[in-house]
Amino acid sequence: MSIDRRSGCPINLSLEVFGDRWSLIILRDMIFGGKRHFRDLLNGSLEGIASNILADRLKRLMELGMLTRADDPTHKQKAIYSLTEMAITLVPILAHLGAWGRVWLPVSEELSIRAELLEKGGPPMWEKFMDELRHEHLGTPSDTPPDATVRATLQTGYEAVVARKAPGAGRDADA
Amino acid sequence: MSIDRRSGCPINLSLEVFGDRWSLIILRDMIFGGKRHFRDLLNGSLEGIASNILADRLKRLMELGMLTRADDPTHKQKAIYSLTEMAITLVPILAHLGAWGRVWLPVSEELSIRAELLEKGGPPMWEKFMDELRHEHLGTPSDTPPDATVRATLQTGYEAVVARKAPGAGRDADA
DNA sequence: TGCAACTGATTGCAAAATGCAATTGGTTTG
DNA sequence: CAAACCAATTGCATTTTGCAATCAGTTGCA
Repeated sequence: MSIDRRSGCPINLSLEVFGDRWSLIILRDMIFGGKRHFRDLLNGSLEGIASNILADRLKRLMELGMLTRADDPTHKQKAIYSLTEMAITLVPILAHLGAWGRVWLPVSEELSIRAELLEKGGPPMWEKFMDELRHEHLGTPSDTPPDATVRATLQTGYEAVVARKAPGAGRDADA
Repeated sequence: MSIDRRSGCPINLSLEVFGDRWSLIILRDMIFGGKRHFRDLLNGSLEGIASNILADRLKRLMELGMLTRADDPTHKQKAIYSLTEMAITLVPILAHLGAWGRVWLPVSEELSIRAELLEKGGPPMWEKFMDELRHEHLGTPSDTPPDATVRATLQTGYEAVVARKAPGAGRDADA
């Protein structure tokens, strides 16, 4: 578990944090999908993570300082996971990664609309989104969260694509 | 081998390309270290990749369209590996990744100076660097390669740090 | 000519990671 | 009180990784 320190190179160390098949998927679902609970992450992601792997990665990401865990006051067994600032600052990287993937890989339209909107929004949109995440996850009570959130924008765009592709359906499964 | 297609999400597909412990290290050494041969990559990287893993990843990266392989005219057995445009456009992602790692991870100064210079240079420097790489790897004969290359700048910065840390030594091992 | 050093790999094997299904002890809902 | 749900944990088969030794061919040098 935890980190290896093969070398002090920034790229190598970054890879040791999320250079595996699941860590970044989990962070993606928390950041863009708003998932906060074990079950949400387990059933919610399109890729189908196994529960033991999910448990392992959540633990590891906590050890690395990317996540925190707290008891959910509404449910004695429920744990609520939060992103730390360290994880929130991954947003620009995820945006770039999404943009790169859209160009070079066989992405599906439904799943890449968010990457496209995020790319079009550019750094100003990323900053706004990061502030929203800080609100949700770090509980900064400084200013009130804005009405028109970036997440809502991304979600609306996604639903528009789904509705266009399958008229009459939509509005249900998130990805 | 090759790709899994767990989902068409751009981030997932990107992870399927280089979401392992070695692919991005190899690309880093080719991009920033100028490594083009099997032995360079095998002995040159600080992290110490095994030869079977290196062979496997080179093959895989070729299948994915990130690298090409050609015979070296100066040596009948030597193969020379080149980056494709697909790989060259990873530069901004690597720059971001390096910047993120410098902030949040226990990087060593010698190995992060390049990331720092690249961060300070910003997108204009990245573009210049990508053009240099296109020259070296894609053989675009359009304009002549500039005298003051970004790679030389990065290398000079690296040597300055090494010389400052170990006066009298330096100038040898690359990383 | 002969031989060491070097070329891009390949093989065998142990260790670790992954994936899957079933299960755990407990909580909440109807 | 039972069914559904909660965050995990366990056992086990499969896959991937890491290490060391080895391969056949090429080159450089004496």
